[in-house]
Amino acid sequence: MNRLEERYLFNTIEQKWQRKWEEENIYRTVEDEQKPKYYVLEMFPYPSGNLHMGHVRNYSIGDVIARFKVMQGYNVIHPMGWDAFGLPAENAAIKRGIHPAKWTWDNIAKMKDQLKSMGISYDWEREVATCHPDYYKWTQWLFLEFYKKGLVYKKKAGVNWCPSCATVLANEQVVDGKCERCDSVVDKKDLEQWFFKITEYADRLLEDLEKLPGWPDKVKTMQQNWIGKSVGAEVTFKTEAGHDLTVFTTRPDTIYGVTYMVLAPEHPLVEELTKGNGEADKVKEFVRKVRMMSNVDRMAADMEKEGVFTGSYAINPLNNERIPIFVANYVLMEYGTGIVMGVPAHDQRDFEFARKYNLDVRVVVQPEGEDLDGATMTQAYPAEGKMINSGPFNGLDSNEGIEKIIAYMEDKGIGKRQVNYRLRDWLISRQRYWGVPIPFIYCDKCGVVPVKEEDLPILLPTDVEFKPGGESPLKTSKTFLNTTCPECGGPAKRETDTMDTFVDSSWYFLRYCDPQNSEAPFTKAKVDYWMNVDQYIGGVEHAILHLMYARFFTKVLKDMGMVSCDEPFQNLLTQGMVLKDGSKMSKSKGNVVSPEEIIGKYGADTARMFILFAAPPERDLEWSDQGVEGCYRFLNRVWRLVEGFYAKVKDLESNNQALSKEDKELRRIIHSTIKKVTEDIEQRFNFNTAISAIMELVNGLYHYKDNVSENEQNLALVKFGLKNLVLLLAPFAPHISEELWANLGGNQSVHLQNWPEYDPASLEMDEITLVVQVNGKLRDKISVPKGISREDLEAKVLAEPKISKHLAGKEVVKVIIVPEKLVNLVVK
RNA sequence: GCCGAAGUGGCGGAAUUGGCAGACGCACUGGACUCAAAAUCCAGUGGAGCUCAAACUCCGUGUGGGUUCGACUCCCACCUUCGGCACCA
Repeated sequence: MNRLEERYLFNTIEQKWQRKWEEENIYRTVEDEQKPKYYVLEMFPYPSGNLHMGHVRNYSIGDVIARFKVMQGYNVIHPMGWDAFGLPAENAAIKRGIHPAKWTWDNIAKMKDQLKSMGISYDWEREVATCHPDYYKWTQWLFLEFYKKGLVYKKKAGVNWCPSCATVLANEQVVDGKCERCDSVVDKKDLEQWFFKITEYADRLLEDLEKLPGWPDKVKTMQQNWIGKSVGAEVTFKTEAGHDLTVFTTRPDTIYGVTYMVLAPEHPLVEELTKGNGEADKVKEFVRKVRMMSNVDRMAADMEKEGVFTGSYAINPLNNERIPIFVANYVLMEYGTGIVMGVPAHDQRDFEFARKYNLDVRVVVQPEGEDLDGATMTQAYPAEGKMINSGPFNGLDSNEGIEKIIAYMEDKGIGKRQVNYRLRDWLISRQRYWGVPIPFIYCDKCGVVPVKEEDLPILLPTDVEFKPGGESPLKTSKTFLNTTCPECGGPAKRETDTMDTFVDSSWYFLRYCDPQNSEAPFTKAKVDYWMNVDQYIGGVEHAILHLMYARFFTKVLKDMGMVSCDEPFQNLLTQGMVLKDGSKMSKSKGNVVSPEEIIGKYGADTARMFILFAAPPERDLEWSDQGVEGCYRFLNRVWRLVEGFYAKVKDLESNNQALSKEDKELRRIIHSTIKKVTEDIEQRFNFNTAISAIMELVNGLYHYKDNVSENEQNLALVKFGLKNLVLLLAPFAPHISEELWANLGGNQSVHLQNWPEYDPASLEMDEITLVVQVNGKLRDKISVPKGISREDLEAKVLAEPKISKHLAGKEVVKVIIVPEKLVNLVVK
């Protein structure tokens, strides 16, 4: 090899090694029972056509972990693919007349190039794209399997409609009453839609969060809140006219305190209850008013509670009292039964409502040591206490009362134990083109019929029109729409709705295990070998949506016997955002830094180093052009260090002669860097401190170089230091490490080397620096031989002039010694 | 309103189990190299006081209290910022 160029030519180096890695296929993985497996996964991107810094951060983190685990001897699977269906492709079609398929595939090609320029260790043979028929065939197949299991159904429901996207949205996709994607205010519409019965798995989704100690608590709490489990009872009140009014309550112990009932304005019984009495018009007007309000206004926290009397009465099944029935804006049709029993004394909302409309406030749970009076209370008392005014249940502790009253009601057939969830079933149909067609057919004779398995995939047609704001483009395709019924063979029409793209991403991590299978979505053996994902990395914005849907899919597939794991992601790392000038990079703010530009100017290794060095992964990261320069400078510094030595050390073998003080110090730094970097990657994912340790090693090597002569023994130690430096740097800056490794004489890729191990004996120092404190204040630092006795140490400390001057005229009452760390003298 | 996270130099951040606050980097300052600059290398760099200088002393991790020989770290109260949920009966 000739060495004409001493400068760090990142561009040449990076391209050279990327080509070589690809030619030699070094990141290809196959199942291997001899090695422990490790599955590293980064959330796959939507192919927008442009890599942004968030991607760079996500994939840099994943790549460090993947490369590190490979060097540690794991059989690592590290795949990448494309979450390729979705609305932007359709919008591009409308705006620019490009077909969504072409737009998407072009973007994939572009982004794949950008990803490759980062030098990430992906096994590209496992690449999947959710918009490819080979993939969505199996999404359709799974949909039909879910249908067979009774987990898919169609119903008319009040759903969220985004007028701008011209499609329905799942509950989870509505944020503050607005469309998550485009920020338009979402309407309510009554439409026939397809649902997944995710509520059937609510309990398991909740309970199994306990099986995920490797997830951030934040994410688990968010899922917990979203599922929103409440334990209580369902109680049926009868109206005087004989209608059943069933309510859900978490506080059956307060049932003697019910002084009114409330229905949601949308409740179908409202009309019945007002029929023929004098309140009908007033109620109608009220309901109209409430329904006119936008979702956003109705969800505002400070909205005044309002209601009207229906003119009807109900009977409390426990004490047979006659109580008025209201309609009010604070009761939601979507939760529970849409009817609430009003207990003003023990529920703050009911209290506010009762005071406004002069309804009775009756205390039935008395806190200890207090004597609440319904007439004078200024707020509800929602906590526990002793039951009063509750007939046979008087005197019971309210918690006990809950159980007793439920038992009583179950006995009398007026109520039962009931669990309620905030979680709704997952609405998955979308009135859009660029998604997976829902494999169902409408036949006048046979009804709604599933497509036969052998007819999959139902391909997206190409003869469609894209018009702004129109209905589903699929309806414009003649070839698609008309078909024959799989049951009777008669003429029939296809379903034109497509699936929510979150369906696609709910199983892609399984497909990676067996990406080319044409017989099934995957084989169990392969999935069982690779799953679970050992480390999943992505943005916290997916805390609820994607992560819960993927958990749901995994559980269903387990019940179907298709996989063995019941949780897909063992460990989850939620990375922070990349900020510029304190806010998220966005086109509208004009603060976007393009990865392509940075890689072009400094190289991928520098970009990766900076993004890993600037902050620990979970935290938001402030972009700094000067910080990037610093990392570039550091890589140059490494380059010059190794280049300055490699010719001299290349053929040296390390030897073990007597070491000088400087030698021992350098050796100690080398080993402690190995220890620190290993632990920082493995235990904490604190890549920033790992990199700073590597920087210290480089500083240590420069320092050594300046202070010793270049004899063979010293050079051998330098070589040892350089080799370890390059090995430790390899997961972070893979290209420069590969080049330097080759220059140091390595004839196989640095990324296939064993991760270095440190020698604990080399970390030991003969002399230890101890901190000496007087009354907890730092007064001196002393150097003592290792293993000094307590007595000798105390004597030495007391003899130090800096110490003794603080002891003058005082008495030492206590000496605290933390071995090998500190001495603290307590004086009076 | 409820739940959660965070608050440390001029800046990004470090301090892993209650034991040297400010590692590492950026920025800045001085020096070396150079005709000069860039690059590079070396050194300094929390604040205040004192000093020719060194040494030394005091203050200092959002605020106020507490526990402890010792607190960025633990406890209590509060302030600010960010994120999630928000009539969920």
